[in-house]
Amino acid sequence: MAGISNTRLRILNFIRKFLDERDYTPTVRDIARGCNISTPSVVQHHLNTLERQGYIHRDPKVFRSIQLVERKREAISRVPLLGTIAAGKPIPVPTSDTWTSIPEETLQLTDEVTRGKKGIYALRVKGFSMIDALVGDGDIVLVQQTSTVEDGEVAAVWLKIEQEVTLKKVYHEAGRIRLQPANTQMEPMYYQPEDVEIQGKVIGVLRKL
Amino acid sequence: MAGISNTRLRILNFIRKFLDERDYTPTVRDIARGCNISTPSVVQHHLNTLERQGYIHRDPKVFRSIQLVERKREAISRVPLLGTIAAGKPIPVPTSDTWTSIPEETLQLTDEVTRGKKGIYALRVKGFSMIDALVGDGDIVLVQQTSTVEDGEVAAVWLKIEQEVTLKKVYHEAGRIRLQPANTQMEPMYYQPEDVEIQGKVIGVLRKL
DNA sequence: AATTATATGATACACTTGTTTTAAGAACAA
DNA sequence: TTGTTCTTAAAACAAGTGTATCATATAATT
Repeated sequence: MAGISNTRLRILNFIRKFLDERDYTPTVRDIARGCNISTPSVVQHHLNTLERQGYIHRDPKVFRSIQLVERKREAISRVPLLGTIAAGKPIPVPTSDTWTSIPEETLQLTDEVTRGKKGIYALRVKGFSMIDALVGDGDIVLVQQTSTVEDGEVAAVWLKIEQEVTLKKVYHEAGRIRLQPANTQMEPMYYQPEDVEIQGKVIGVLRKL
Repeated sequence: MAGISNTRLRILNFIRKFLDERDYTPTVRDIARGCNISTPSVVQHHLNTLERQGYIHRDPKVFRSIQLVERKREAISRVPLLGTIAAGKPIPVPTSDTWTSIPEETLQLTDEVTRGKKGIYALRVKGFSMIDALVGDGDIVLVQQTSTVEDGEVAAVWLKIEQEVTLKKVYHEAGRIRLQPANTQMEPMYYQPEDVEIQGKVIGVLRKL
Protein backbone atom coordinates (compact mmCIF):
# COMPACT_ATOMS: atom_id res chain seq x y z
CA MET A 1 0.00 0.00 0.00
CA ALA A 2 2.58 2.53 -1.03
CA GLY A 3 1.79 6.15 -1.74
CA ILE A 4 -1.82 6.03 -0.64
CA SER A 5 -3.01 9.06 1.25
CA ASN A 6 -5.48 9.08 4.07
CA THR A 7 -8.35 10.47 2.03
CA ARG A 8 -7.80 8.00 -0.75
CA LEU A 9 -7.77 5.14 1.73
CA ARG A 10 -11.04 6.43 3.09
CA ILE A 11 -12.44 6.54 -0.40
CA LEU A 12 -11.27 3.00 -1.16
CA ASN A 13 -12.81 1.70 2.03
CA PHE A 14 -16.03 3.51 1.29
CA ILE A 15 -16.22 1.91 -2.14
CA ARG A 16 -15.58 -1.51 -0.61
CA LYS A 17 -18.31 -1.03 1.94
CA PHE A 18 -20.73 0.37 -0.60
CA LEU A 19 -20.13 -2.61 -2.88
CA ASP A 20 -20.58 -5.08 -0.05
CA GLU A 21 -23.86 -3.52 0.93
CA ARG A 22 -25.44 -2.77 -2.41
CA ASP A 23 -23.66 -4.79 -5.08
CA TYR A 24 -23.25 -1.82 -7.37
CA THR A 25 -20.76 0.96 -7.57
CA PRO A 26 -21.12 4.36 -5.90
CA THR A 27 -21.07 7.54 -7.93
CA VAL A 28 -18.59 10.30 -7.28
CA ARG A 29 -21.35 12.09 -5.43
CA ASP A 30 -22.10 9.05 -3.28
CA ILE A 31 -18.44 8.94 -2.36
CA ALA A 32 -18.37 12.65 -1.62
CA ARG A 33 -21.31 12.27 0.70
CA GLY A 34 -19.92 9.17 2.36
CA CYS A 35 -16.46 10.57 2.92
CA ASN A 36 -17.43 14.09 3.93
CA ILE A 37 -16.03 15.64 0.80
CA SER A 38 -17.86 18.72 -0.32
CA THR A 39 -17.71 18.35 -4.04
CA PRO A 40 -17.51 15.75 -6.81
CA SER A 41 -14.42 17.24 -8.33
CA VAL A 42 -12.31 16.38 -5.32
CA VAL A 43 -13.47 12.81 -5.49
CA GLN A 44 -12.81 12.86 -9.20
CA HIS A 45 -9.29 13.99 -8.56
CA HIS A 46 -8.62 11.22 -6.05
CA LEU A 47 -10.21 8.62 -8.29
CA ASN A 48 -7.89 9.71 -11.06
CA THR A 49 -4.96 9.19 -8.74
CA LEU A 50 -6.26 5.84 -7.53
CA GLU A 51 -6.69 4.72 -11.11
CA ARG A 52 -3.19 5.86 -12.02
CA GLN A 53 -1.87 3.95 -9.02
CA GLY A 54 -3.70 0.83 -10.13
CA TYR A 55 -6.17 0.47 -7.30
CA ILE A 56 -9.29 0.93 -9.36
CA HIS A 57 -10.42 0.83 -12.95
CA ARG A 58 -13.12 2.89 -14.56
CA ASP A 59 -14.76 2.83 -17.94
CA PRO A 60 -14.77 6.43 -19.12
CA LYS A 61 -18.16 8.08 -19.39
CA VAL A 62 -19.89 5.05 -17.88
CA PHE A 63 -21.83 5.79 -14.72
CA ARG A 64 -21.10 3.63 -11.73
CA SER A 65 -18.30 1.76 -13.44
CA ILE A 66 -15.64 1.85 -10.76
CA GLN A 67 -14.03 -1.55 -10.42
CA LEU A 68 -11.79 -2.52 -7.53
CA VAL A 69 -8.76 -4.18 -9.04
CA GLU A 70 -8.25 -6.21 -5.84
CA ARG A 71 -11.62 -7.85 -6.37
CA LYS A 72 -10.98 -8.86 -9.94
CA ARG A 73 -9.27 -11.99 -8.69
CA GLU A 74 -12.06 -13.11 -6.42
CA ALA A 75 -13.36 -15.84 -8.60
CA ILE A 76 -15.69 -18.33 -7.01
CA SER A 77 -15.08 -21.99 -7.76
CA ARG A 78 -17.88 -24.46 -7.47
CA VAL A 79 -16.56 -27.65 -5.92
CA PRO A 80 -18.74 -30.75 -6.11
CA LEU A 81 -19.22 -32.78 -2.97
CA LEU A 82 -18.90 -36.24 -4.47
CA GLY A 83 -19.46 -38.46 -1.47
CA THR A 84 -18.01 -39.58 1.79
CA ILE A 85 -14.61 -40.78 2.83
CA ALA A 86 -14.28 -43.40 5.51
CA ALA A 87 -11.63 -45.83 6.63
CA GLY A 88 -13.03 -48.97 5.15
CA LYS A 89 -13.76 -47.95 1.61
CA PRO A 90 -11.84 -46.41 -1.30
CA ILE A 91 -12.67 -42.80 -1.98
CA PRO A 92 -14.96 -42.21 -4.91
CA VAL A 93 -12.49 -41.16 -7.56
CA PRO A 94 -14.31 -39.00 -10.06
CA THR A 95 -14.65 -40.21 -13.61
CA SER A 96 -15.28 -38.02 -16.61
CA ASP A 97 -19.04 -38.23 -16.26
CA THR A 98 -18.99 -37.69 -12.50
CA TRP A 99 -17.98 -34.10 -13.14
CA THR A 100 -20.91 -33.34 -15.33
CA SER A 101 -23.53 -35.21 -13.35
CA ILE A 102 -25.29 -33.45 -10.56
CA PRO A 103 -23.37 -33.75 -7.32
CA GLU A 104 -25.00 -34.34 -3.98
CA GLU A 105 -24.10 -30.79 -3.11
CA THR A 106 -21.92 -28.02 -4.46
CA LEU A 107 -19.60 -25.96 -2.35
CA GLN A 108 -18.93 -22.43 -3.39
CA LEU A 109 -15.41 -21.55 -2.43
CA THR A 110 -13.22 -18.62 -3.26
CA ASP A 111 -9.79 -19.07 -4.76
CA GLU A 112 -8.59 -18.11 -1.32
CA VAL A 113 -9.43 -21.66 -0.40
CA THR A 114 -8.92 -23.59 -3.63
CA ARG A 115 -6.02 -21.44 -4.73
CA GLY A 116 -7.22 -21.67 -8.28
CA LYS A 117 -6.46 -25.36 -8.54
CA LYS A 118 -8.38 -27.38 -11.08
CA GLY A 119 -9.92 -30.79 -10.69
CA ILE A 120 -10.89 -30.27 -7.08
CA TYR A 121 -13.66 -32.18 -5.39
CA ALA A 122 -14.86 -32.48 -1.85
CA LEU A 123 -15.55 -35.46 0.36
CA ARG A 124 -17.30 -35.55 3.69
CA VAL A 125 -15.48 -37.53 6.36
CA LYS A 126 -17.42 -40.23 8.11
CA GLY A 127 -16.22 -41.56 11.39
CA PHE A 128 -13.14 -40.96 13.45
CA SER A 129 -10.62 -43.05 11.60
CA MET A 130 -8.64 -40.01 10.47
CA ILE A 131 -8.12 -38.46 13.84
CA ASP A 132 -4.38 -38.84 13.45
CA ALA A 133 -4.57 -36.55 10.44
CA LEU A 134 -6.45 -34.05 12.62
CA VAL A 135 -9.56 -34.76 10.61
CA GLY A 136 -12.75 -35.54 12.45
CA ASP A 137 -16.23 -36.79 11.72
CA GLY A 138 -18.15 -34.39 9.50
CA ASP A 139 -15.11 -32.53 8.23
CA ILE A 140 -14.87 -31.84 4.54
CA VAL A 141 -11.64 -32.63 2.75
CA LEU A 142 -10.78 -30.96 -0.51
CA VAL A 143 -9.06 -33.36 -2.83
CA GLN A 144 -7.22 -32.79 -6.06
CA GLN A 145 -7.31 -35.75 -8.36
CA THR A 146 -3.86 -37.21 -8.94
CA SER A 147 -2.07 -40.50 -8.62
CA THR A 148 1.32 -39.12 -7.65
CA VAL A 149 2.38 -36.72 -4.93
CA GLU A 150 5.59 -35.02 -3.91
CA ASP A 151 7.33 -35.92 -0.67
CA GLY A 152 5.64 -34.28 2.26
CA GLU A 153 2.29 -33.74 0.62
CA VAL A 154 -0.82 -35.12 2.25
CA ALA A 155 -2.57 -37.73 0.18
CA ALA A 156 -5.61 -39.93 0.33
CA VAL A 157 -3.89 -43.30 0.30
CA TRP A 158 -5.55 -46.63 -0.31
CA LEU A 159 -3.88 -49.36 1.70
CA LYS A 160 -4.33 -52.53 -0.31
CA ILE A 161 -3.49 -54.89 2.52
CA GLU A 162 -5.80 -53.36 5.09
CA GLN A 163 -8.36 -52.40 2.45
CA GLU A 164 -8.52 -48.97 3.98
CA VAL A 165 -8.18 -45.38 2.94
CA THR A 166 -6.14 -43.04 5.09
CA LEU A 167 -4.88 -39.47 4.99
CA LYS A 168 -1.14 -39.25 5.47
CA LYS A 169 1.93 -37.32 4.48
CA VAL A 170 3.76 -39.37 1.88
CA TYR A 171 7.52 -39.77 1.65
CA HIS A 172 9.26 -41.88 -0.93
CA GLU A 173 12.18 -43.67 0.71
CA ALA A 174 14.54 -46.29 -0.57
CA GLY A 175 12.40 -49.28 -1.41
CA ARG A 176 9.50 -48.21 0.73
CA ILE A 177 6.86 -45.59 1.28
CA ARG A 178 6.66 -43.76 4.57
CA LEU A 179 3.24 -42.59 5.64
CA GLN A 180 3.48 -39.93 8.31
CA PRO A 181 0.47 -38.83 10.38
CA ALA A 182 -0.13 -35.10 10.68
CA ASN A 183 -0.15 -35.57 14.43
CA THR A 184 3.59 -35.53 14.96
CA GLN A 185 3.35 -37.51 18.17
CA MET A 186 2.28 -40.55 16.23
CA GLU A 187 4.57 -43.05 14.62
CA PRO A 188 4.93 -43.32 10.84
CA MET A 189 3.91 -46.40 8.91
CA TYR A 190 6.00 -48.07 6.23
CA TYR A 191 4.72 -49.86 3.15
CA GLN A 192 6.00 -51.44 0.00
CA PRO A 193 5.23 -49.19 -2.98
CA GLU A 194 3.01 -51.86 -4.51
CA ASP A 195 0.87 -52.02 -1.38
CA VAL A 196 -0.32 -48.41 -1.50
CA GLU A 197 -2.26 -46.46 -4.05
CA ILE A 198 -2.39 -42.66 -4.10
CA GLN A 199 -5.96 -41.67 -4.78
CA GLY A 200 -5.67 -37.94 -4.57
CA LYS A 201 -3.87 -35.05 -3.01
CA VAL A 202 -5.48 -33.35 -0.03
CA ILE A 203 -5.27 -29.60 -0.55
CA GLY A 204 -7.44 -28.50 2.32
CA VAL A 205 -9.74 -29.34 5.14
CA LEU A 206 -12.88 -27.50 6.05
CA ARG A 207 -14.69 -27.86 9.34
CA LYS A 208 -17.99 -26.15 9.96
CA LEU A 209 -19.09 -26.05 13.56
CA MET B 1 -37.62 -21.42 -12.94
CA ALA B 2 -41.35 -21.18 -13.30
CA GLY B 3 -43.07 -18.75 -15.56
CA ILE B 4 -39.98 -17.32 -17.17
CA SER B 5 -40.36 -16.46 -20.81
CA ASN B 6 -37.73 -16.81 -23.45
CA THR B 7 -36.97 -13.12 -23.71
CA ARG B 8 -36.69 -12.70 -19.99
CA LEU B 9 -34.33 -15.66 -19.77
CA ARG B 10 -32.24 -14.03 -22.49
CA ILE B 11 -32.22 -10.82 -20.48
CA LEU B 12 -31.20 -12.62 -17.29
CA ASN B 13 -28.38 -14.40 -19.07
CA PHE B 14 -27.24 -11.18 -20.63
CA ILE B 15 -27.07 -9.52 -17.21
CA ARG B 16 -25.11 -12.47 -15.83
CA LYS B 17 -22.61 -12.33 -18.68
CA PHE B 18 -22.32 -8.55 -18.47
CA LEU B 19 -21.64 -8.74 -14.75
CA ASP B 20 -19.05 -11.46 -15.17
CA GLU B 21 -17.22 -9.48 -17.81
CA ARG B 22 -17.40 -5.96 -16.45
CA ASP B 23 -18.28 -6.13 -12.76
CA TYR B 24 -20.97 -3.52 -13.03
CA THR B 25 -24.58 -3.63 -14.08
CA PRO B 26 -25.88 -2.99 -17.59
CA THR B 27 -28.36 -0.22 -18.27
CA VAL B 28 -31.69 -0.87 -19.89
CA ARG B 29 -30.16 0.35 -23.12
CA ASP B 30 -27.20 -2.01 -22.79
CA ILE B 31 -29.66 -4.84 -22.35
CA ALA B 32 -31.73 -3.70 -25.30
CA ARG B 33 -28.65 -3.67 -27.50
CA GLY B 34 -27.40 -7.00 -26.19
CA CYS B 35 -30.70 -8.78 -26.58
CA ASN B 36 -31.79 -7.29 -29.88
CA ILE B 37 -34.60 -5.36 -28.35
CA SER B 38 -35.41 -2.16 -30.13
CA THR B 39 -36.29 0.10 -27.23
CA PRO B 40 -35.65 0.67 -23.53
CA SER B 41 -39.30 0.52 -22.64
CA VAL B 42 -39.56 -3.14 -23.58
CA VAL B 43 -36.58 -3.96 -21.41
CA GLN B 44 -38.12 -1.89 -18.68
CA HIS B 45 -41.29 -3.90 -18.94
CA HIS B 46 -39.46 -7.21 -18.67
CA LEU B 47 -37.33 -5.98 -15.81
CA ASN B 48 -40.49 -5.04 -13.97
CA THR B 49 -41.76 -8.55 -14.44
CA LEU B 50 -38.45 -10.10 -13.41
CA GLU B 51 -38.45 -7.99 -10.29
CA ARG B 52 -42.01 -8.96 -9.47
CA GLN B 53 -41.03 -12.61 -9.92
CA GLY B 54 -38.11 -12.18 -7.59
CA TYR B 55 -35.25 -12.76 -9.98
CA ILE B 56 -33.74 -9.32 -9.69
CA HIS B 57 -33.81 -6.31 -7.46
CA ARG B 58 -33.43 -2.68 -8.43
CA ASP B 59 -33.08 0.52 -6.48
CA PRO B 60 -35.54 2.96 -8.01
CA LYS B 61 -34.02 5.89 -9.86
CA VAL B 62 -30.50 4.56 -9.39
CA PHE B 63 -28.62 3.93 -12.59
CA ARG B 64 -27.06 0.52 -13.04
CA SER B 65 -28.53 -0.82 -9.84
CA ILE B 66 -29.86 -4.17 -11.03
CA GLN B 67 -28.95 -6.89 -8.58
CA LEU B 68 -29.25 -10.59 -9.35
CA VAL B 69 -30.99 -12.19 -6.41
CA GLU B 70 -29.30 -15.52 -7.14
CA ARG B 71 -25.91 -13.91 -6.62
CA LYS B 72 -26.88 -12.41 -3.32
CA ARG B 73 -26.50 -15.84 -1.84
CA GLU B 74 -23.02 -16.37 -3.08
CA ALA B 75 -21.83 -13.29 -1.36
CA ILE B 76 -18.22 -13.17 -0.39
CA SER B 77 -17.38 -12.17 3.14
CA ARG B 78 -14.06 -10.64 3.81
CA VAL B 79 -12.76 -12.01 7.06
CA PRO B 80 -9.82 -10.23 8.66
CA LEU B 81 -6.96 -12.33 9.92
CA LEU B 82 -6.34 -10.55 13.19
CA GLY B 83 -3.43 -12.48 14.60
CA THR B 84 -2.40 -15.80 16.00
CA ILE B 85 -3.83 -18.08 18.61
CA ALA B 86 -1.54 -20.09 20.84
CA ALA B 87 -1.81 -21.84 24.15
CA GLY B 88 -0.05 -19.29 26.29
CA LYS B 89 -1.71 -16.07 25.30
CA PRO B 90 -5.26 -14.71 25.16
CA ILE B 91 -6.66 -14.39 21.70
CA PRO B 92 -6.69 -10.88 20.28
CA VAL B 93 -10.29 -9.90 20.82
CA PRO B 94 -11.20 -7.26 18.26
CA THR B 95 -12.11 -3.79 19.43
CA SER B 96 -14.08 -1.28 17.46
CA ASP B 97 -11.02 0.20 15.82
CA THR B 98 -9.48 -3.18 15.06
CA TRP B 99 -12.18 -3.72 12.50
CA THR B 100 -11.39 -0.57 10.60
CA SER B 101 -7.62 -0.80 10.80
CA ILE B 102 -5.83 -2.74 8.15
CA PRO B 103 -5.61 -6.42 9.07
CA GLU B 104 -2.49 -8.45 8.53
CA GLU B 105 -4.36 -10.29 5.84
CA THR B 106 -7.91 -10.67 4.64
CA LEU B 107 -9.51 -13.99 3.83
CA GLN B 108 -12.13 -14.06 1.17
CA LEU B 109 -14.69 -16.68 2.02
CA THR B 110 -18.07 -17.46 0.60
CA ASP B 111 -21.11 -17.60 2.82
CA GLU B 112 -20.81 -21.32 2.22
CA VAL B 113 -18.11 -21.15 4.84
CA THR B 114 -19.14 -18.24 7.05
CA ARG B 115 -22.84 -18.98 6.71
CA GLY B 116 -23.55 -15.29 6.60
CA LYS B 117 -22.55 -14.76 10.20
CA LYS B 118 -21.45 -11.29 11.21
CA GLY B 119 -18.54 -10.28 13.38
CA ILE B 120 -16.29 -13.08 12.18
CA TYR B 121 -12.54 -12.91 12.33
CA ALA B 122 -9.78 -15.37 11.70
CA LEU B 123 -6.80 -16.45 13.78
CA ARG B 124 -3.86 -18.51 12.71
CA VAL B 125 -2.98 -21.32 15.07
CA LYS B 126 0.57 -21.46 16.30
CA GLY B 127 1.90 -24.64 17.81
CA PHE B 128 0.35 -27.96 18.60
CA SER B 129 -1.45 -27.15 21.81
CA MET B 130 -4.88 -27.63 20.26
CA ILE B 131 -4.33 -31.08 18.87
CA ASP B 132 -7.12 -32.38 21.08
CA ALA B 133 -9.50 -30.07 19.25
CA LEU B 134 -8.22 -31.53 15.97
CA VAL B 135 -6.57 -28.24 15.22
CA GLY B 136 -2.94 -28.22 14.19
CA ASP B 137 -0.16 -25.76 13.62
CA GLY B 138 -0.91 -23.36 10.78
CA ASP B 139 -4.64 -24.02 10.76
CA ILE B 140 -6.96 -21.05 10.60
CA VAL B 141 -9.83 -20.86 13.04
CA LEU B 142 -12.86 -18.72 12.28
CA VAL B 143 -14.13 -17.05 15.40
CA GLN B 144 -17.34 -15.21 16.07
CA GLN B 145 -17.03 -12.59 18.74
CA THR B 146 -19.19 -13.43 21.73
CA SER B 147 -18.82 -13.95 25.45
CA THR B 148 -21.46 -16.62 25.84
CA VAL B 149 -22.04 -19.91 24.08
CA GLU B 150 -24.70 -22.58 24.09
CA ASP B 151 -24.00 -26.03 25.49
CA GLY B 152 -22.07 -28.09 23.00
CA GLU B 153 -20.65 -25.23 21.04
CA VAL B 154 -16.93 -24.98 20.56
CA ALA B 155 -15.43 -21.88 22.11
CA ALA B 156 -12.10 -20.21 22.51
CA VAL B 157 -11.82 -20.36 26.27
CA TRP B 158 -9.33 -18.44 28.39
CA LEU B 159 -8.32 -20.47 31.41
CA LYS B 160 -7.52 -17.93 34.10
CA ILE B 161 -5.64 -20.33 36.34
CA GLU B 162 -3.39 -21.79 33.68
CA GLN B 163 -3.25 -18.47 31.77
CA GLU B 164 -3.97 -20.37 28.60
CA VAL B 165 -6.39 -20.28 25.74
CA THR B 166 -7.91 -23.53 24.55
CA LEU B 167 -10.55 -24.70 22.10
CA LYS B 168 -13.19 -26.86 23.70
CA LYS B 169 -16.83 -27.78 23.61
CA VAL B 170 -18.50 -25.98 26.50
CA TYR B 171 -21.22 -27.44 28.72
CA HIS B 172 -22.78 -25.60 31.63
CA GLU B 173 -23.31 -28.05 34.44
CA ALA B 174 -24.51 -27.54 37.97
CA GLY B 175 -21.95 -25.26 39.59
CA ARG B 176 -19.24 -26.01 37.08
CA ILE B 177 -18.23 -25.75 33.46
CA ARG B 178 -17.30 -28.85 31.53
CA LEU B 179 -14.78 -28.42 28.74
CA GLN B 180 -14.90 -31.33 26.34
CA PRO B 181 -12.17 -31.94 23.74
CA ALA B 182 -13.32 -32.61 20.19
CA ASN B 183 -11.28 -35.76 20.26
CA THR B 184 -13.78 -37.98 22.03
CA GLN B 185 -11.14 -40.28 23.34
CA MET B 186 -9.87 -37.56 25.62
CA GLU B 187 -11.17 -36.77 29.06
CA PRO B 188 -13.19 -33.61 29.78
CA MET B 189 -11.93 -30.89 32.11
CA TYR B 190 -14.01 -29.22 34.81
CA TYR B 191 -13.75 -25.63 35.98
CA GLN B 192 -15.50 -23.17 38.22
CA PRO B 193 -17.44 -20.65 36.13
CA GLU B 194 -15.30 -17.79 37.46
CA ASP B 195 -12.11 -19.50 36.31
CA VAL B 196 -12.96 -19.51 32.62
CA GLU B 197 -13.67 -16.74 30.16
CA ILE B 198 -15.36 -17.34 26.81
CA GLN B 199 -13.52 -15.25 24.26
CA GLY B 200 -15.36 -16.27 21.15
CA LYS B 201 -17.26 -19.01 19.41
CA VAL B 202 -15.40 -21.16 16.91
CA ILE B 203 -17.55 -21.47 13.81
CA GLY B 204 -15.07 -23.15 11.56
CA VAL B 205 -11.60 -24.39 10.89
CA LEU B 206 -9.71 -24.03 7.67
CA ARG B 207 -6.59 -25.97 6.80
CA LYS B 208 -4.68 -25.23 3.65
CA LEU B 209 -2.16 -27.90 2.68
C1' DA C 1 -66.15 -12.29 -31.53
C1' DA C 2 -65.09 -9.65 -27.74
C1' DT C 3 -62.29 -8.82 -23.99
C1' DT C 4 -58.29 -8.95 -21.47
C1' DA C 5 -53.59 -9.69 -20.62
C1' DT C 6 -49.09 -9.61 -22.32
C1' DA C 7 -45.35 -8.17 -25.45
C1' DT C 8 -43.35 -4.75 -28.53
C1' DG C 9 -42.40 -0.02 -30.12
C1' DA C 10 -41.33 5.03 -30.48
C1' DT C 11 -40.58 9.21 -28.19
C1' DA C 12 -39.78 12.41 -24.74
C1' DC C 13 -39.01 14.28 -20.00
C1' DA C 14 -36.43 15.01 -16.04
C1' DC C 15 -33.04 13.67 -13.23
C1' DT C 16 -28.45 11.52 -12.49
C1' DT C 17 -23.79 11.62 -13.12
C1' DG C 18 -18.96 11.78 -15.38
C1' DT C 19 -16.16 15.33 -16.48
C1' DT C 20 -14.18 19.95 -17.26
C1' DT C 21 -12.84 24.42 -15.89
C1' DT C 22 -11.28 27.72 -12.91
C1' DA C 23 -9.70 29.00 -8.43
C1' DA C 24 -7.52 28.89 -4.13
C1' DG C 25 -5.58 27.08 0.27
C1' DA C 26 -1.75 23.92 2.35
C1' DA C 27 2.61 21.75 2.59
C1' DC C 28 7.21 21.86 1.44
C1' DA C 29 11.67 22.43 -0.64
C1' DA C 30 15.03 25.61 -2.66
C1' DT D 1 10.37 34.80 -0.15
C1' DT D 2 9.27 31.92 -4.48
C1' DG D 3 7.92 28.21 -6.96
C1' DT D 4 5.98 23.59 -6.99
C1' DT D 5 2.99 20.05 -5.90
C1' DC D 6 -0.96 18.29 -3.63
C1' DT D 7 -5.46 18.96 -2.04
C1' DT D 8 -9.95 21.17 -1.60
C1' DA D 9 -13.64 23.96 -3.70
C1' DA D 10 -17.64 25.66 -6.58
C1' DA D 11 -20.15 25.68 -10.59
C1' DA D 12 -21.64 24.25 -14.86
C1' DC D 13 -21.94 21.40 -19.17
C1' DA D 14 -23.05 17.48 -21.78
C1' DA D 15 -24.19 13.06 -21.92
C1' DG D 16 -26.13 8.89 -19.84
C1' DT D 17 -30.11 6.90 -18.04
C1' DG D 18 -34.53 5.53 -15.37
C1' DT D 19 -39.07 6.10 -16.35
C1' DA D 20 -43.59 7.63 -18.07
C1' DT D 21 -46.79 7.97 -21.83
C1' DC D 22 -49.13 6.60 -25.71
C1' DA D 23 -49.75 3.40 -29.40
C1' DT D 24 -49.85 -1.09 -31.59
C1' DA D 25 -49.46 -5.96 -32.09
C1' DT D 26 -49.88 -10.63 -30.46
C1' DA D 27 -51.56 -14.21 -27.47
C1' DA D 28 -54.79 -15.94 -24.07
C1' DT D 29 -59.30 -16.18 -22.18
C1' DT D 30 -64.23 -15.85 -21.91
